[in-house]
Amino acid sequence: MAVSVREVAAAASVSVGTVSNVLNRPDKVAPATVERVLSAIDDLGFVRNDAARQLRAGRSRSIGLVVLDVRNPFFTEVARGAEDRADADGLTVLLGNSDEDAARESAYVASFEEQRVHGVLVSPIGDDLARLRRLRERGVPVVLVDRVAPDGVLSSVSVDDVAGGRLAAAHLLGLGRRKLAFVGGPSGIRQVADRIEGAGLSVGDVPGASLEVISTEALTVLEGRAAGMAVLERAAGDRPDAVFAANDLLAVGLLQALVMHGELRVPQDIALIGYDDIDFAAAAVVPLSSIRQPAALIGHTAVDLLLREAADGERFSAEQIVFQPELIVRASTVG
Amino acid sequence: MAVSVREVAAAASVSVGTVSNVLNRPDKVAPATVERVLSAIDDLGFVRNDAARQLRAGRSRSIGLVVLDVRNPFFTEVARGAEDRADADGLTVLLGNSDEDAARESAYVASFEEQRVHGVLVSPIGDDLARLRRLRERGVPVVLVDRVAPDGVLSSVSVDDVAGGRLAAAHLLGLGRRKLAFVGGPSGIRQVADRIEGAGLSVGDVPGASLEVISTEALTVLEGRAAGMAVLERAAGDRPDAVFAANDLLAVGLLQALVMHGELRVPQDIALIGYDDIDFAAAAVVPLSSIRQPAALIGHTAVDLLLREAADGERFSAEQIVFQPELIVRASTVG
DNA sequence: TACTTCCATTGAATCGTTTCATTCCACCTT
DNA sequence: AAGGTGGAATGAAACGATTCAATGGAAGTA
Repeated sequence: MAVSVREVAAAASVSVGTVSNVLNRPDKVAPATVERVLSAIDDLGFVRNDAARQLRAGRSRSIGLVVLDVRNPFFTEVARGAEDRADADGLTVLLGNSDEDAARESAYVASFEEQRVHGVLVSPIGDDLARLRRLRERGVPVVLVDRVAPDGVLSSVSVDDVAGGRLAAAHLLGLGRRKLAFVGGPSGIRQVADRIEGAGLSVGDVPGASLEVISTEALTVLEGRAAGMAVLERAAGDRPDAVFAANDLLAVGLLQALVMHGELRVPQDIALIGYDDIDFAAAAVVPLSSIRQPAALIGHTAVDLLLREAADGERFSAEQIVFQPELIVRASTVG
Repeated sequence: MAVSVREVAAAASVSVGTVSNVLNRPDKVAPATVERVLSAIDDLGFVRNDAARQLRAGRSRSIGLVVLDVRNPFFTEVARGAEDRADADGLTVLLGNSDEDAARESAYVASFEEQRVHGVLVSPIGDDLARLRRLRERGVPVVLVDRVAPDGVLSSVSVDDVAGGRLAAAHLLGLGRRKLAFVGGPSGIRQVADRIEGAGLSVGDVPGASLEVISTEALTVLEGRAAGMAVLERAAGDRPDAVFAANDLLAVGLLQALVMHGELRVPQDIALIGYDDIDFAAAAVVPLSSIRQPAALIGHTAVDLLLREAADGERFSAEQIVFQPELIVRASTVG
């Protein structure tokens, strides 16, 4: 059914080798021949079979990227940064969405390996990196994204989440708030755990300050709204006076719940700060204070590191790149 | 370097055919043999080569999807819907982002064809569908997403954008507004053109009403902000009293510009309505009225249609599925 | 004219998996 | 004991592009 080089070769009265040369090294072929082959390709509607190319080449021309949540603009931005960088080397980024589910993550990684990608970028869920380590040992470059490897055996590009958590909590404490709540989860996600830890450090520095953890099932707008409703239902004296949300999606959901009901004011009654500083943070009901991460730069750098690892082959050494987060103050904390 | 079935076969003292059977039809192989092969696979760290599988199979197990903008939650949602449906058939969705650039769109479509995908879902930019039609003629199922084919020669799943535009403008007019402005562009994007057309129809029905078009380079938050600043700089009497944004991203940007400056109130001075009803619309500074489109359903239905076309082979007939949009009223129009 | 150079072209071998017609073998029937 | 049955395993062929050593031939040199 489909047209192959063989048929193109026949139609142009040349050998298959020549057709291949026209496709890949046209300068090595006489102009008249190029012309003839090209028009045969056009006439027959020949389309290269990528599977065959890749089989021969031994590698695909892509990089795999697994993110926790494509609906989170932070990750979309990371992906864009990665794409930009990959593009410069003629590579494509395959985007996988784990939806914070370890099984989906594994499935994507496995599929990427079967596709013989140049390497894999992962924002992994749990702390079990054994599988990724084995992948690396099998020769596939792996770079953790938005996350450091605990034992430094894998490369990573991340932002210091402990520092970010500390920054957020210190800001709230600096405003005089004392009853802090952290909203986020599940705590199996390292970013979440680190941000809690950082917040805890800041809170520990201030006598009389407390940090409550309100756990969520996921880092989504919907979960944020639910958490907000839960806070609303409490007795007035029982509510936190400041909330640090694990990411902006949650913060936006919290805002919806808190503000829409009209009973509580942000920031007067409850100050709110998010994380990531996505585009929508500045446009929220109450413009959202947040901790900014250089999303696109993370993606860009991760691909960079990946390609360096791929070039170094066996004798690579894992490298950890850590960016510092930045506090962005808006109306949701400073009315 | 890499381990192949041949080596697994040798290690397990069976033939390559048996290894393949273990992988694909384990019930056809004696349990003891399965065991032996599996452990050989494990020992050697064998990983199937997808390129070889696909070459043999003649097709990939994916569907290509090209969207106008991945950063637009509307398209993310479409993609999710498509993924869900594809998953049910064991297929994967390859996501391409044209960023409203025709060249990037073509590049993705070409790459998808080389990958021998089951079909291609495209939200095309211009009106030149010749290339897609030729693709369809070469036997690759094509379904337009969020867009009808003008001549009905290609299948499509869309929402009636003219109706949506009419709905939005009628709502604004119903509130007593007369100086309407449409913000959006480039008009080469059909959705934009249709929404303008629909708005024009509604405006035409009301004597004394006018519709100005404020053109943008793209449908992004940033462009919306720029358009908002432009409106702010006008003399008070020269400003529209209602704005219909081509999508929610623009509307969010407009809001940022209009409200942050404190001079103009939404909706009192300017009523604002967006399009798509993304999650963030409800959480905006001023909760955003919008025209809702069933994003996930569009993706789901598009894959459905694609698979049907693929099954019907040559004697398929293009089918147009059109959903109706829905007006969602929030504070940005009705204070 | 004989010989070398160099460019264009050739075509068989290769990548790794799947398929399928064939072979093998053990067990059952009569 | 001969023949039959069916489950298990085999291995060569095929998928389609690329590569590379080999070949052909034209132009250039002595």
